[in-house]
Amino acid sequence: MSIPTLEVVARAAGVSRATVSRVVNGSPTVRIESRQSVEKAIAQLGYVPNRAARTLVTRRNDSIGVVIAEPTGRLFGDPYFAEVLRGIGAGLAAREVSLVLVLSQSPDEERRAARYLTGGHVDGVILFSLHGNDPLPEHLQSRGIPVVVGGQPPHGARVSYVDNDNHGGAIAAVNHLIEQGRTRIATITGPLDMPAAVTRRLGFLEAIRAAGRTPDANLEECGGFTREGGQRAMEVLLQRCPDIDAVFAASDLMAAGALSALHAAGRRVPEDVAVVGFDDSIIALSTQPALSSVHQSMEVTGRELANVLLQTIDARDQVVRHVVLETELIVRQSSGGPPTGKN
Amino acid sequence: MSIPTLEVVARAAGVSRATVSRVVNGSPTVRIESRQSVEKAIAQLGYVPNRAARTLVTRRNDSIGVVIAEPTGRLFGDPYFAEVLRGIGAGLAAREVSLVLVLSQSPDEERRAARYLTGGHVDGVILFSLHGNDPLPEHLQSRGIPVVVGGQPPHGARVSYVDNDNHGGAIAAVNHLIEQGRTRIATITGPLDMPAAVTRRLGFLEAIRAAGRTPDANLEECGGFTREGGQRAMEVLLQRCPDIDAVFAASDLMAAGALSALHAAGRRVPEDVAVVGFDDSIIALSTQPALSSVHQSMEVTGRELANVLLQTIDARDQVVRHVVLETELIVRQSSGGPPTGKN
DNA sequence: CTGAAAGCGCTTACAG
DNA sequence: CTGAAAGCGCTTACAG
Repeated sequence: MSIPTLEVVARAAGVSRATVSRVVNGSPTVRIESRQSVEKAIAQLGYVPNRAARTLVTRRNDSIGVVIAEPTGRLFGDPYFAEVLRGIGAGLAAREVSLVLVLSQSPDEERRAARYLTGGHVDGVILFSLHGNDPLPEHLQSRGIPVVVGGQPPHGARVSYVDNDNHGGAIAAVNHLIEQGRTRIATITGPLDMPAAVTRRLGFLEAIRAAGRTPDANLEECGGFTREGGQRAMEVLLQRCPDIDAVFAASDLMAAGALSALHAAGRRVPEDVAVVGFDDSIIALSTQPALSSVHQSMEVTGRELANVLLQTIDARDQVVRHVVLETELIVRQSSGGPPTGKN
Repeated sequence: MSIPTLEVVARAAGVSRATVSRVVNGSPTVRIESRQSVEKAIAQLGYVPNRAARTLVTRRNDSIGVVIAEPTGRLFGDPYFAEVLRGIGAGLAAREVSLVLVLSQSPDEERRAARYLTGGHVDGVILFSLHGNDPLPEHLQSRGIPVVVGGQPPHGARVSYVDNDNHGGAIAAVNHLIEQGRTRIATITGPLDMPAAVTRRLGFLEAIRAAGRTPDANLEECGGFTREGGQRAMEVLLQRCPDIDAVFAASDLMAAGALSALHAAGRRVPEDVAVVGFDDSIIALSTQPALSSVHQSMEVTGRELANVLLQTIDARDQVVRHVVLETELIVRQSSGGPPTGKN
């Protein structure tokens, strides 16, 4: 009743274990009749290869781990992550490799995740949404496990990564607001223990300075990359600087929150306050008015992460690879784009 | 440089492989000196047990799979799932068992998930958010893999499950609206290929009938368990029946969407239209006004799922277990509760 | 308390 | 094209 072994299948098919193994693994050097009798036996007996035994000899797991290091539960609030995962899945599609999501939302889960990943369950790891100086990428790498990081890796870590041009995107967004004649431009930042948040903030400051203006610390507030955080940040900013006429939010979700706050405060968008987000996720099209946003394709990012990881696994080398993907400003109604624009 | 084997550790420590194994597995019958010399060798050599070899002999993986069968990407839009996962994690906390999330969002990923789960990677599986007549639970079970389903399992499937009292919760919600004097009560349903959605709808109809009224098909619209769906459904309902004075939405997310639609249509909540949701998730407290909702603890549900699964794994039996958790109506402002109520 | 030995279920040169 | 045999790295009675 339980799953039979190769041995049993071999006996039923009247061949050796080696031949059954060859059939299971698609070896071309098997006589057609042998193959058929093996296939029949496999079907009859409901044979499924034992992964542990196979892994023990091949040293392959045919699965990769993905950890999204979000301690906050933000993981399930932002469509961003779903897109990345979809992209990773697409990048893996051509190969018989499973994607395993390892949760890491609490210190306890974090330990468990590290144990799982170093425990030889996976052939490689994609790490995402890293905070602060997370030692995990280097820890895994030192154990010989191929690793790729989504976004900028922790400072000083020699790890492969796939990133988006956060700096250029932020500058484009702010330049656009400046060109629209906005003079009091605020920014809602992500958590500043995350490289993407830091880089977008630096782009903001750089663009302000490049326009000959002096950055004003009052025009900056952290929104933690959440909708609620964005709303709260916008409320704070409005209270501190009622004359704000533009906001660059470092994510669409925060921009959506900011729109709620502006609406509640009776400010018209874009007439009184122009708003630009970052991500250009589906959120950007569902806000009222439609949100201008810096486009980055998380699906492509995910696919590249998968590609780079598979490359590293196949090559069995220690080469550090990186890919930086372009970003592009998409102007919609929230910063003065055409009201009916489908874009 | 690569990870050493038991053999190497044994030689370094001057003992046999068996003794090293005993130390690694915490056997009490090891002389203190042997233990120490083994521990020293392990530390020096950076030994980590090979999982595949261990699994091959013990037949344990020390990890369980969780699949959330959401084809839509809804997975990352609803805090509901994060709560369940947190609960499962809590239920596993006492044991050295890893939680592995297996994605199943496209037909391709579904196949891959099934292959992974039947491939002997996990000791048991928790299945969640099943649609229609998904054969996966029975498929896994027939392969001898312990399975627990979150929610009502597919019709006719003899599988363990943990569910919430959807029927009672829906009735309580509708009775409350009736007691508030509402006469035109609509419902926004979830996708009717999901048992939870069906059961909440039936509870709604039953309560309407029990009040001596005749259900009106015009007062029912599907919102697909998403925010956008809830909003759209509310728009449709308002257009069809402008005299609606109450809505029972089968999830908080849909209720939040309905609130947006009501707001946009200029209806006051609760004065013109009373709204009750389902889940009592964090969303219920962040809407304006605060949302009355049927409370169910997804964290507890998750914990119970883990408990039942661990029981089944430990017992190695074929017993079908079920747990049904109570639900409770929480009245807040959206259906006439006190405006400042913290509850 | 400890070691020698068998065995878990596969894959893979090797020889034919 | 195929089989006998070695071996992957562990655990676990068994005997001492």
